[in-house]
Amino acid sequence: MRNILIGGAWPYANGSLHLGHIAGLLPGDVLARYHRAIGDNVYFVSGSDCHGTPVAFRAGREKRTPREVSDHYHDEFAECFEKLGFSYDVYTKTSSEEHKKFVREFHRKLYESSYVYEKEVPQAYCESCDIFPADRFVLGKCPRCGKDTRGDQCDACGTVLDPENLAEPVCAICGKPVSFKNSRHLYIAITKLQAELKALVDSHPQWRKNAIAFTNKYIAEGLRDRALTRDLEWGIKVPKAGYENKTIYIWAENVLGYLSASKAAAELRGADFHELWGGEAKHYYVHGKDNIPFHTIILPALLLGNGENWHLPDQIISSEYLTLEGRKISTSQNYAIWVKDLLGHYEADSIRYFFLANGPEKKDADFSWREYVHSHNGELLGAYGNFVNRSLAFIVKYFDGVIPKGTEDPSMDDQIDGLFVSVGRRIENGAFKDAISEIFDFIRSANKFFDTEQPWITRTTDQKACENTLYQCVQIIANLAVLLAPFLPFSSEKVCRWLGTDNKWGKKSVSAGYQLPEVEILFQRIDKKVIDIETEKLKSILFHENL
RNA sequence: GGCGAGAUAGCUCAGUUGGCUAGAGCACACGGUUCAUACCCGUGGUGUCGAGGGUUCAAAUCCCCCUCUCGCUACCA
Repeated sequence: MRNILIGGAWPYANGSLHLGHIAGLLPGDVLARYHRAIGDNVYFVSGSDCHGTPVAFRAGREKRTPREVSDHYHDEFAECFEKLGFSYDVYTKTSSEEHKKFVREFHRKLYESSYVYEKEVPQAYCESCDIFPADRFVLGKCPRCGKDTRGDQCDACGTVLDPENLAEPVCAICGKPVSFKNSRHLYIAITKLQAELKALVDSHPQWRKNAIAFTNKYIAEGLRDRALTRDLEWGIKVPKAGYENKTIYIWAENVLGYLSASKAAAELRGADFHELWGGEAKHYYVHGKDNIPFHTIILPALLLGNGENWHLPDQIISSEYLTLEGRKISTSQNYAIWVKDLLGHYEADSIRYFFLANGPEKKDADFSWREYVHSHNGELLGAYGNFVNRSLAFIVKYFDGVIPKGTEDPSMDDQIDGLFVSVGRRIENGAFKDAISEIFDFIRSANKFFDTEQPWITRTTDQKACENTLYQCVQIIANLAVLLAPFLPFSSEKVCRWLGTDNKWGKKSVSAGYQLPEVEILFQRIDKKVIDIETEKLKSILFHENL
């Protein structure tokens, strides 16, 4: 029994979850459910990322407090995750007291190391707001093309900017001119850790290809030291004298949520948190590709800098991006499908199936309503749901719901044993698409088996053969439910309940004579009309945006 | 601009170190079947493998060059 940490990325509490988030995070839940099923000691943790400039800025604009804004989204995230079946052991938030306390202690120790130093840097300062606005909250004219721009990068010409170089720099919040003052910050000397970080990538060829490529790219360009602190009020106070008005930079604290949350999870079950973060454990990190450097460089740098021999990432499951009907998702233009809107109308397993079978594992993937409805009706329902239903309904109809006698075909037995090994290996390697498609190949062969055996004919011509066919189909279903449980927990739970089996990973059998309870249909068909209706909704968003 | 990733059937994607006639699922068409949710089974491809050039007995795969898309470029998270 191994200790397994699965760290799902912490969504930023500044806007609702959309399908892109789900596509990137779902693999974490599959891993968690699979590892629990094989008997591992799983810590699947995540939380809402609550601090930082954008939350503070939104709060100011909406005349609410940053806590109100972030708590609102946190509650919404937690509800969405729960409805989608995310089996987090702990889902917390960075604004929780436990997290803040943990981070302060961690940082205090980090500051004592040789990897942290102080430096003064010029910073935009707005006198009327009495804040140091972040670069992107300074507006002005681009020194290169002369157009209006933010202080970090010019959208018009693409130049990367420093706010000091802008002509007529003003504060984005109040619109008044900003001045520039020196501000003292703590920096982490990532440059000193270059060799360790390079060794980390090189020793993990199993990371997703994009994670290796991005990390190597950053290292090849030359790592740069990063500020650990920010001139911002909303965040975790810096545990150092002279930094009373500053907070910890959000990427220097949110990734520590994996530690603080797993510590909370360990305490809940009376386990030793240090065993999870010692040498023997296996740590997975699951996120979108935009998060790669924070998990392969920043997090390891913090862990190494702090000392204590913290366990470094073993597996990086970094997804590519999801597009929507062939276009980029844009939250600012409301061109997105929000999870909270989807959950009332579509089954969680159906959404999970689509993204696990068609997700952006190795390259960007597209969500279209046409594909979604076809995948649900044709594959999930047509192949799997129907196989379950036709078999069980047959037994209810002709055997009064009692599993008939039969013997298992040895080759079928081998095939199922092989699936447990192969699907398990694929899940551990992060090949979720391959895993689920292998299971569905087996489902198609099971449907074929049913057709070839023709139990509806043998029922009257060869009772024994008929019984044998149905017996075997029930065994297949019982095993499918276990194989699919990490992917489709809701339907698997139903099937396990009907057949009286558990979901521990490995061969199941249902005895002849077992009486089925009342059985219902596993998945509801989606009316094809929704393709046009939902597509129109998206088109109208684009239409209004373009006016 | 620099760097990175990608481009294969109508759609979503597989194609390991070059190697039989380039595959799967879905969609579509036809046929079969009736236990099942108009379901399942069978059959069906005319794909310039993004364009062009090169290496090779042989290229989706290796090299060069171009085009397009997406991403990163460290104060967006």
